[in-house]
Amino acid sequence: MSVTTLHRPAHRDALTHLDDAFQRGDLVTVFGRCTVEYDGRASSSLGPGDRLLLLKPDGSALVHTDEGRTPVNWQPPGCDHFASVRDGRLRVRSVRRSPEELLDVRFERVHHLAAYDVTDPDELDLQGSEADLKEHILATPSRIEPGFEPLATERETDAGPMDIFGEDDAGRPVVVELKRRRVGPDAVGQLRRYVDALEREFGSGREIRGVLVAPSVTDRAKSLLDEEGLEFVALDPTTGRPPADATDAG
Amino acid sequence: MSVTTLHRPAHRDALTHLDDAFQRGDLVTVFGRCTVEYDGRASSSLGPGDRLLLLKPDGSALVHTDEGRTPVNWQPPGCDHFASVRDGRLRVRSVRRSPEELLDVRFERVHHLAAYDVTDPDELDLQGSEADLKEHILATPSRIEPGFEPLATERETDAGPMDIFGEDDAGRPVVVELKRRRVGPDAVGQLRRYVDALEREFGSGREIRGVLVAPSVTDRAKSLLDEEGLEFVALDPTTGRPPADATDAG
DNA sequence: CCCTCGATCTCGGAT
DNA sequence: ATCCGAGGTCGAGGG
Repeated sequence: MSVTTLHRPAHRDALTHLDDAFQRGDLVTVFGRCTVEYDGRASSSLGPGDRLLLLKPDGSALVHTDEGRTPVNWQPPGCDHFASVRDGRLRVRSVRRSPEELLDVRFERVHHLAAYDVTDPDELDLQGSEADLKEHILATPSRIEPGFEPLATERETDAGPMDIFGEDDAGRPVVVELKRRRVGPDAVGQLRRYVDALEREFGSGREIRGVLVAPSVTDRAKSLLDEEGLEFVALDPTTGRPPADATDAG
Repeated sequence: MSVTTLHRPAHRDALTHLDDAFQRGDLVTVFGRCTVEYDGRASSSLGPGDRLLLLKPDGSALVHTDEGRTPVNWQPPGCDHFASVRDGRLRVRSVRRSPEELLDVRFERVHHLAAYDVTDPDELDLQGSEADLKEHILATPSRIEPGFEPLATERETDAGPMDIFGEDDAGRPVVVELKRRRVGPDAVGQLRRYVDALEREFGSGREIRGVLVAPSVTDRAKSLLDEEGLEFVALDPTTGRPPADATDAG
């Protein structure tokens, strides 16, 4: 049976059902009036209300309200779920070690409980990531500029690995930092750290170029690039070509 | 009735139930064997498998598998959900404008459908945020250093608003950047941008101090701070005091 | 484990 | 609408 449910169960019956579902490795949903306490990296408290609790066999827990993509409370994968009945309430605790974190959901009333036998053989295939943009550039390096030659990807520096390291038609070293979407000041700082690291590594005489590649750039980020002597090239992550609205400066 | 459900419904019945639930403003879950297509900021494809679809009355949609805190596919709040039956399959589309995004879930088989009447009056009360750390410091500025005097919070600069602006016992301007958790290189770049902006603003003669406040720092971030002539103070966001394991350098 | 960074990040606040 | 930064971010990949 791929789905089993209980409507308005007594807490004892909900507990039995829940423990059986955990045993089977089902994904469980519990809907009811509850309070939620969290303590760990931060701590939070949520008064009584109707919410949907999802408990996954991988140890994740999600508390969803009627609003928001983000759960109001949660526990990441790897936790242990424990159900019990205390003070006439169904209580679900989800415990994490390292960092020590506890999620405690207490149901004053369970409206509905469902256990789903989930089997998902397929892996998500996603297009338009930064990795795709990198592939486009390696396939057609001239999109950066004529004569640009990639020499390495993920090349290590004291500031961490660069997205692409290469050289221009004059043989000057070039650091390329890729972003799949419009960039702000943080991306400029990241590029700057790589360029600084290479300047230390190559010695003070050598000029290192830094190129930020993204579909577009904010005004503040553009100013920062200019101040730092860094460059910008507008490319779309899905096509690897300049975006439709791209001027030279993006 | 706060919960209505259908077990292994015919697609037509599922559709009717779904439309009624949308009308009522219920939170809906659909569990079944489905494929998922997404196209928007990126695009993705997911072959047949059993998944749980959550549709919220605020327009969010979440596709959850048996693993992960993060949904395998989703749509943020503000979307419009449309259900239909095409080619003998239940199809749920969730559409967003600006950016234009589409989530398309096609059920070959619906194992279970539930509609929940969610009412949640309570707001989450969270402790241990960066805002709490700020309050601690404003209450006891000497935690930064003896003689430190806060003058403003969120004070504007060309690089955006600083967390805390103040001066030390010698009257030197101090930029304080707060983080609730262990900091890496990005936070150093952020602090640096504020210090640079103030140096331009105050003129070249004036020395501006920059202090990063967090429970701890990574090695690389510490090196960057040292190179830039910036400082670090170890404080815990929940207590406002030095963490138990804090040495001077954190 | 920790570090670093990408993400359809999400979310909120300010302009 | 865009910009900017916080987040219990999550998650992956590498050391």
